[in-house]
Amino acid sequence: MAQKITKREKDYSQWYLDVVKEAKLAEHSPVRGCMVIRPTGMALWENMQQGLDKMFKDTGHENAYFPLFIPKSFLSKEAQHVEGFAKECAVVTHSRLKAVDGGVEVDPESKLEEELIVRPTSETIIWDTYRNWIQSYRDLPILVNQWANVVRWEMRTRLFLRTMEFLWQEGHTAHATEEEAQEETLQMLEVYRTFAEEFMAMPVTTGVKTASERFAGAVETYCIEALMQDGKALQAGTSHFLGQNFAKAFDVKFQDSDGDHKHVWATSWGVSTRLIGGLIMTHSDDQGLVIPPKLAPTQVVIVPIYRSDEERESVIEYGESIYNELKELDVRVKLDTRDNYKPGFKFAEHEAQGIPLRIAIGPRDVAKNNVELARRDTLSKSFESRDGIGDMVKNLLDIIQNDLFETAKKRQNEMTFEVNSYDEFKEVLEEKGGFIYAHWDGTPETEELIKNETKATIRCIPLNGDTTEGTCMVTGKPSKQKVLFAKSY
RNA sequence: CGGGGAGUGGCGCAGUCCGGUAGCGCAUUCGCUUUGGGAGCGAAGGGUCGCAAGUUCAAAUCUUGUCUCCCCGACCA
Repeated sequence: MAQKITKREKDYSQWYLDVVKEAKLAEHSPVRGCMVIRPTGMALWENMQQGLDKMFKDTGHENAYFPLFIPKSFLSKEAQHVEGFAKECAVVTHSRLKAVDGGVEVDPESKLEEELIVRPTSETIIWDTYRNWIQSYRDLPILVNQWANVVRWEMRTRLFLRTMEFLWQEGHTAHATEEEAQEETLQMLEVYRTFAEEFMAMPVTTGVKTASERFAGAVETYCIEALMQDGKALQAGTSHFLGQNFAKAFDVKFQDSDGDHKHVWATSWGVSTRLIGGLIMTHSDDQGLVIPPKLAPTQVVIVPIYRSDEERESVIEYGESIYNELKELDVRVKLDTRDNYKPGFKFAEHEAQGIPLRIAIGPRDVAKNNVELARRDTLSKSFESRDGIGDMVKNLLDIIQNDLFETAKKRQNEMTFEVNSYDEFKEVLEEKGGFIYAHWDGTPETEELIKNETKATIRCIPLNGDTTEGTCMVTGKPSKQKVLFAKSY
């Protein structure tokens, strides 16, 4: 504490790290590239989990759990998949250590016959299991989700956005028909969009990835892309149509009602703790974190202000009555009675942690039957009557939730551009950043060229975008629609 | 793996060029005063200066070796 947060315009990455640190969300661990999620960060993730989990259940899914370790041979069964993940796997080769002069070393005798891979994602181990679960069309669909941790041996890491180990959810479904699997893929994309926008108040664009950005082993990868305050895009969630690739690789067949044996159709979809990074970079300011009320572990904090013991007693009693009233209405409220910190310190701390609403009460308020209400998002303060505080708070939390989305949406609109030439593209990218819509000829070569020359990538081919035809800004070849470019995290 | 930088109390750093026996801010502990926007004053505790060897009367500082971490690129939810 007692630190000031770096200004956003001064150094965006330092600002981001300051916010994470000051909000006590997470910190670097002694293990390279990994992070420790602190209780405050975990509480936020738990709320996100809860929201997502309910949406999964509402769409017919169930939770299951599969092993952390994957036999090496499993990974090699789907060619694209192995190519995509082989370069970033943690491999377990031995099963024990032995003591050697005060230290320990790996016991060479314990070498495993087949190495185990710490899951980078669970398609392989799950599809190996599904083979046994599926015989008949009556066994389908399988609609399973798993909350888990995965490990990807990344070169460079950043708290929440890219860590070697991260927490996520991965859904893995099996279907009798292609159409049904396609529908599932799009349904889950829509679940993610809804969660991002309605819970996180983070506007996103939905679309399809180009072949080069596609998930290893997928036929089609759909995604939600969000825009951060520094003008860079963040891939916030993906939903993959896997076709029959994994069913063929793991020989998963079912006998259909017509008697034929067929390979099943698959999807997988996931979001991770990266969403927390997205949340921070969407709403937070130079005072610290801003959390939308729906996800905030604490929605309202009451800060009592007093000098003498007599004042303390009456102010806290007043605070407790407000606390109880809000508690009755299921508002997640805290009364900050810590005696060893001054109000100013508490204000700053709660702001850094992003608590949406603060109620400050002192002797003056007790006398006048008032409260001071302060909104975290706008940092505005107002005096209100204590009577009817419950409804007022409930109402205000809804307004804050809504305003956060509107503000973020407006900013995203202001940072979204359409260009018609490559020069214009480079100019906008250089001077403004943000989302840029432009025509592209559909070839990986042109995509690669643009990436190499400008660092911008095609974030997605928008699903509900403008489908006016045109010509590629680089090659002049025909283009079916403008696609979404941006520099990204 | 290529290019840069850094290792000094819990955290962040100064000191290194030009050797003289370790200091600052924050945090911690105690006391008093404070409490409507990150408190003030006084006192206290805490460091084999990454590791190893060498030069020297004397090394955080010079030499050599070695280890680790961070940043920029290739990779990526």
